[in-house]
This record gives sequence, C-alpha cells and structure tokens, in this order.
Amino acid sequence: MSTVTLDEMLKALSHPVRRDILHWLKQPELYFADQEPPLSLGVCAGKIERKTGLSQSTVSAHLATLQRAGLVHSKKVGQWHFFCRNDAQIQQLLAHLSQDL
Amino acid sequence: MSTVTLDEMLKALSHPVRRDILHWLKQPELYFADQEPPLSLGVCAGKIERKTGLSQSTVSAHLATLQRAGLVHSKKVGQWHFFCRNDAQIQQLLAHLSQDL
DNA sequence: TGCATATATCGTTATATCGCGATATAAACA
DNA sequence: TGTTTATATCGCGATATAACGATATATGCA
Repeated sequence: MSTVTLDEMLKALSHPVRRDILHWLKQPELYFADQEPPLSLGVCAGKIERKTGLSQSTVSAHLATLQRAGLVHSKKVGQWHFFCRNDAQIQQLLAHLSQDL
Repeated sequence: MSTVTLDEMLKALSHPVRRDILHWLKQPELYFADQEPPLSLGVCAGKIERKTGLSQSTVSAHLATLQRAGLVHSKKVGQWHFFCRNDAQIQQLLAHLSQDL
C-alpha cells in the first residue's frame, strides 16, 4: 500500500460523516431497507445523501473523497450511482495499521 | 472509546509526520540510539524534533496533538520531556477499528 | 542572581477542508 | 425535443491546520 494512499485513507477516515457512511454501507439492509433496487448493487448516492442530512454537493464530495481513498467503489446504472464498501482495501488498511502503527 | 477521542485519534494519525513519530517511538533503540538518558524513560522532545527536521515549535505542536489524542504520553524529568507511545490506547483504537470500521 | 537549555505558547501567513447554493452534465422519459 | 431526476463540479465564505520565528516559561548551573 503506497504511502500516498495510506495518507488518503486516514484523511478520509478522519471525518465523522465519512466514517458514518462506511458504517452504513457495512450493513446496508439495516440502514437502507427502503431502497427499491437490490442492495447487492450497492447503495444509491441519493439515499446516502438524505441519511446524512447534508446538501447534495457536500455528500457528493464526501463520496468522492472515499472513492479517491479507495475505501468505496461505485457503479453507474442508468442515472444512479451505487456505492459499495471496498472491503478488500479496508482489510488491507487494518492489516497495515496493525502491523506498522 | 468516545467518538470525540476516536475523531481526535484518526485526525492525529492523518498527518505523516505524526505517524513517523509514532513509528519511531515503537522502536526507540533503533531511531534514538544516541540518547543519553535511558530510553526506558521515553524519547526526549528535542531528539524527535531534530529527527523530523521541522522547527521546534512545529514539532511541539505535533507532540501536543498526539498527546491530546491519547496516542502518546510524556513525563517531565528536570528540563526534559520524555515521550512514549501509549500502546494500550493504540491497541484499543486498532481493536475498535477492526470491529466497527 | 544571571545565563544557558528545553519546551510551550503566541502571532502570522499560507494552505486545506467543509459546507453551501448555483450550475453543468447525463440519463430517462414524455 | 423539452423536462425531470440524479450526480458532479464550480465558486464562495468560514473555519481548521500547518509551518515558522519570536517570545514566554521553567529548570539547571555558575
């Protein structure tokens, strides 16, 4: 894991809203049960936005930060963007921290 | 672990110099072999300062940030301040992240 | 007491981050 | 084609962070 990415990941994690989002995405069936498209696709950006209570542009920026850090990924289906945790990356980060911190 | 402290810890970790300092303090005998007082006391602030190459005031602020986050602690002996990792707190943080992240 | 050393605090400047509303872009649909 | 919906991007003001030099504080020593 490159230092730049480690830096980006820890910076991304240093904001409570972004940690909340990651937490919600861990068990989407618990937090986004009302989503129409199957949660296996991920969670739609608008759902996350409404859950935070912040503005659309702000949440879009948080999601972009998480994505640049490699902590989530998204796929576009039609006009929707579905977000998922990148659990492999998160596990790698945890392993790295356990090892080197 | 309170959310405030979690936030402080992750913010503290989100700066590479502070991560460097924590890393050095993990094996002080490797990085501060030239310190006169026994390393069991901790590492003297001035040693850390010179190792970073940053100004004295900047490093003092970084050490204060780490200390507020509970990631290090210091003891004053005479005119010196010796810093140690707070490994208990760091382990608690890692456990918390493994659990909740 | 006076001076040197170690560290913290202050004041400043530069840069980054957060949050917002406004606007741009892209897809869906009438 | 025009309109709605979903998301990204832009530009801004407010606040936080980082770095520095200067100065304050505290200890040790002559």
